[in-house]
Amino acid sequence: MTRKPTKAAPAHAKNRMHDADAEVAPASNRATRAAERRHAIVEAAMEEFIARGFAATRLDDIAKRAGVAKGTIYLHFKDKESMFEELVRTVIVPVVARLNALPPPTGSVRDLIETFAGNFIKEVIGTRRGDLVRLIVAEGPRFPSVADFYYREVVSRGIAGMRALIELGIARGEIREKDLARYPQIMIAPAMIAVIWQSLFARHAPLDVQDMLRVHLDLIFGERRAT
Amino acid sequence: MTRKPTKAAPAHAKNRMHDADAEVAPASNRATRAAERRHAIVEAAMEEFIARGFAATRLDDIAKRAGVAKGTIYLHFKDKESMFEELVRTVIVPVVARLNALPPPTGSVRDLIETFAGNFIKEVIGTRRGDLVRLIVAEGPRFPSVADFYYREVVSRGIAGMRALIELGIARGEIREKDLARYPQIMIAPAMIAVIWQSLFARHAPLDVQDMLRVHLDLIFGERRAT
DNA sequence: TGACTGTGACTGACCAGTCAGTCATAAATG
DNA sequence: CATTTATGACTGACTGGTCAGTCACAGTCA
Repeated sequence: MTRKPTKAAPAHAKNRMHDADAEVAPASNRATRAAERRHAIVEAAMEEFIARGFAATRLDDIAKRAGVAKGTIYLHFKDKESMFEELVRTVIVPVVARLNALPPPTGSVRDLIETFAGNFIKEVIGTRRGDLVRLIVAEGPRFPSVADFYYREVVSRGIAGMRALIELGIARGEIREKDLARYPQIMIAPAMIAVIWQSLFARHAPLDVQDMLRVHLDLIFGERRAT
Repeated sequence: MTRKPTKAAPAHAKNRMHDADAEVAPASNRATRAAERRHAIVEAAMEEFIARGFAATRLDDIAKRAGVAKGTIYLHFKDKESMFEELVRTVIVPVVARLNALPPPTGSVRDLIETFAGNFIKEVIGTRRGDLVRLIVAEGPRFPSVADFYYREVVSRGIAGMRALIELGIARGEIREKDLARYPQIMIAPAMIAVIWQSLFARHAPLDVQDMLRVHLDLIFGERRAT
C-alpha cells in the first residue's frame, strides 16, 4: 500500500494512478486510459483473489489497490463473479499463446521436454502464474465455467501436445514405456505437484524443482548420458 | 434484550427433534448425545466447506444440515475458523492411522506399493476424503495452521514412508533410478493429480486412475512380468 | 457546452457470533 | 420410590458489522 492515506490531494486527479503506472505515458487518449485502468483492475484483482480466494476478497480492496473508485470496477465488469471469470481468461490466454510457440523439433525429444520444463520453472513455479493455477484448483468446483475454460484452453491442449511429444519419443526409441502416451498426465504430474508444494510447503521443506524434474525425466528416458 | 416474554407455546417441544435424528438410538446418556451432535456438526461442516469453501460457507447451513441450532455449534467450537481447523484434524487423523497400518513386508516392494495404490484409490480418490485434500490445497495458504498440521501429520510422514519403501526397492534391485529416493514426491505425484483431476475435470475427460497408476509403476519398476 | 467517464457515500442484504430463556435429565431429598 | 431442585445442553431471535452493488453528482475531454 504505497498510497498515502491522507487523501489530501485530490486536486491532481491523475496522481491516483499508482507509481508503477505513473511511468507509462500519460495516455491522453480516452480509450487508452480506459484500457490502462482496466488492466490495473485486473492486476489488482488477481493479487487479491490469489491472496484471499474469491469469496473473501473485497471489491473495496481491489479498487484501492488499483487506484480506482469502486464504481469504476462496475464500468468494466458486470459483477464480482464475472470479473473473476474474465480475469482468469485474460491472464491465461497469453500464457497459452506462449506455450504454443514451442521451439522447432530440432534436438531430441528429451531436450525438447527439458527446455519446456525449464520454461515452466521460470515462467510458472514460484510466480503469480503458479498461484493462479492453485487458485483455479481451489475455486474451480464453484466456478464450473472457469474450470471448463481452463480445461479447454490449457489442460486439453497441454495434454494433447504432451501426447504428441511422447509419441514422437516412442517412435524415435527414446521412450520405452509405450503406455505413457495414454497418460501424458504422468509427464506433467511432478510439475503440478511442484506448483502446489511451493505455495503450501516450501516453508517447511524447500524443493529443488529443477533437480526433481530432472530425476523424473531420467526415469522416463533412462539415465542421461554425459552432456 | 427484551426477550419476548410470552414466548408461548413450545407446547410440542419434543417435536424439535427432527426426523433424521429420530432414527438413531435415543442415546439416553448425556455425554453420548453430545458426542453424537458434535459428530453430526463435523460431518455437516465438512460437506458444506467442501462444497463452498471456507469463506462462503454459512454456519446457518451447517446447523441446518446437522439438525442443530446455530448456538449449539458454539458449544463445541470457539468460532468458524477453529471449527475448520479442528475439523481437518478430526477427519484426517484416522486416515493417517490407517495408512500407518501397512501390511507386513512379505511380497515385493512393487506389490507393496501396488496395494497401497489400490487402497488409495478406494479410500481417497472420488470420496469425501479426496475432496478434503483439494480443500486443503485451496484453503491452506489462508490457514497456515492447517497447512502446517497437514504437512506434519500427512505429507512429511507420507514422504518418509515412501522414501523408505523406495530405498528398499533400490536395495533389492527392483528400482533402478537411485535418485528417486531423493524425491518420493515423484512416486506420489500421479495419485495427487488424480485427486485433483477427478474433482475438476472428470466431467470432461474421465480418468482411469487404476490404469494410470499401473503405467506409472511400470515406468519405475519396469514392465510388469506375467503375474 | 454537451457527452461521457469516474467517484464514493449510501443502501439493503447478509451473516458470524451472542445470550436470555427453555426443558430434559440428573441429583438431592423425604 | 416419588417428588423437588439443580444443571447445563440446546435454542433461535437479535445485534453489530461487513460488503456487493447503486446512483446522484463531479470532473474531463472533444
